[in-house]
Amino acid sequence: MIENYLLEQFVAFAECGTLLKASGELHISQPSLSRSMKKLEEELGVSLFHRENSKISLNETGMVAAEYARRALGANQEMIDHVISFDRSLRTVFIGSCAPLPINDLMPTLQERMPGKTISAEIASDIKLLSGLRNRSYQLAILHEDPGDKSIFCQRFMEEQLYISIDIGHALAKEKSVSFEDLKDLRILMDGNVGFWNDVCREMLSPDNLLIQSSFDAFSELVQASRLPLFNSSQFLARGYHPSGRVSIPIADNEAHATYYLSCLVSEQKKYRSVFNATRGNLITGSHIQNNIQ
Amino acid sequence: MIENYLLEQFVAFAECGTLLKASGELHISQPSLSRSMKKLEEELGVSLFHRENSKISLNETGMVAAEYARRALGANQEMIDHVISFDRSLRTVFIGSCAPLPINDLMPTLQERMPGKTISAEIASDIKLLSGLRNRSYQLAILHEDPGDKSIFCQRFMEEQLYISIDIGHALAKEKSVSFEDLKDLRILMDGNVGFWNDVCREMLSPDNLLIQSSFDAFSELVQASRLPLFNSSQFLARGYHPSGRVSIPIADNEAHATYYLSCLVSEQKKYRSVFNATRGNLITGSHIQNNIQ
DNA sequence: TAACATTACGTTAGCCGTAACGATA
DNA sequence: TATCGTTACGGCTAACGTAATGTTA
Repeated sequence: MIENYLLEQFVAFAECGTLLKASGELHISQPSLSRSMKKLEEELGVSLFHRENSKISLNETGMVAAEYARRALGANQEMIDHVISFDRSLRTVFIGSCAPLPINDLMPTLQERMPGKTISAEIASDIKLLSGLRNRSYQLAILHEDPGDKSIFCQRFMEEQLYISIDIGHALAKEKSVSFEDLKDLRILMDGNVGFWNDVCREMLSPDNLLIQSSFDAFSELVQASRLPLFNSSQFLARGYHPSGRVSIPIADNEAHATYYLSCLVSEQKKYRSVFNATRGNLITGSHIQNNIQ
Repeated sequence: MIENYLLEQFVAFAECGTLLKASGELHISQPSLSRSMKKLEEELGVSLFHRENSKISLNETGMVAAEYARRALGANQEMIDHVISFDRSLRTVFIGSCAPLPINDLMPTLQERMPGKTISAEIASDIKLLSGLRNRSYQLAILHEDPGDKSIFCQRFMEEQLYISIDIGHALAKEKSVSFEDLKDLRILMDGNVGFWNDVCREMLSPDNLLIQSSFDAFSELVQASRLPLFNSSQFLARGYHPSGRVSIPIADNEAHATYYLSCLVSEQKKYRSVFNATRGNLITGSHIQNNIQ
């Protein structure tokens, strides 16, 4: 058994070419490195260097040894990385969602029902959500349709209706509802981080209709500073988000309505039963929103 | 970077189940092992064990870690093995031969022409000789036919004629030469370690004809203690080996004559030029042997 | 009480840095 | 003289063993 500090020093020398440079990289003295290299040769019972007065270089065996040493160090590092990441995965619930809103809604419940666990959430595409569930890089996922996969347990837990908030003075402002078709001539502000809603709007409208903002801050500022229309939703309205000087009108198309499903692998269902139970009674439809015009 | 002595101790524990047993295996004290395991956890920043009063076992992360630790140690051992064997291969000329006699003949030349190198010789089958040349586990090989492979250089360097040494009183003893056919009713002593000659005789005669001795000592003793016929060769006869009370008669079949070729990869030919040159002038046909009956 | 793990403490092996020396360009 | 490697010496870290303590079956 040869200790890794020797291999590390050896590989550093192999890459630097001189003991002096390598000792600098390693933050040790040259004599120390010189001794280590001697020790390595002694432990292997093999000559690794070609030495002549104040010159040292790898011999043929040394080059072979350097390659194997790199591999051995690689295996060591791999162990460290995998063990740490495995340990972390045991203490963490990874959750992926097709949209940000249901995550905000779910977070407090998760924190409460999964004590001692870190909750790690991210927005991802439908494809990534499903494959992530299957390969266990997500323990939970929020989907906007039931994939109809027997190995995946799905429970409806939230509804969301897309609205458009439009200037009071605009012709459409008087309508009870609109369709995407009605919006063809508008330029509409949209937060770029709303998951699948971005895809829906890109599909139902043309790129020219959408003023997509990559940050929520930029989005908010433009809402304040302009009278441009913006996408809104029943959930935001229910939470009292009424952008000033606009009326919020639901979009009638089916595509503008989402049902969110909380899902996990059937095999892990019981681990998260408490979460599913807590969300079941809590279903928020977000219908019947009043327009609070400010 | 985690030092291998920690991994070694960790794996020992994983295999023994208790610190006490593992410390015994490792020839260290329990407290030392206990400390090491704590240190390993600390360096990884991860809990590896399930501890309760005077009981310790791997937790889930620990089992994963043990598997990775085994791999890391494996990579280390692999490095040691490969480096040592590579170094050895640089100082050694490995030679394979289809028969023992040409090796004996070649050995002094090799020792002289390859100064500082260890010569390692073995008898092997034709198939193994060729594949060994190609994959460089043999640098030189002695074949009894030219394989006609462009990548292999071949030089004729020795002839050998198979003889039978038979009791003076036997009917065949008066013949100038015999054939395998003539030997069908004999039981003939044969050294079992004469490479391809064993195959030749097994093919030309039946198993019942051959009294094959696995050791040369046993063979010699039976030659002395009996008047049984035995296989002999021009090379042995040339060296003065005349078994008592027998006449040696050449076997006329083509199969009873061998031409030996010294070979190496064409790409390595110049390394061994000196050997090829030394053997070229030295060709021994071994013909015209006189029968010295004692 | 036997088996096992942990804690406490003193010892020592071995790794490191500084200093001095040797060789080359 | 500047650069680079090796040898010599002394210091200090840290791994080790012994002894003592604590817990369970």
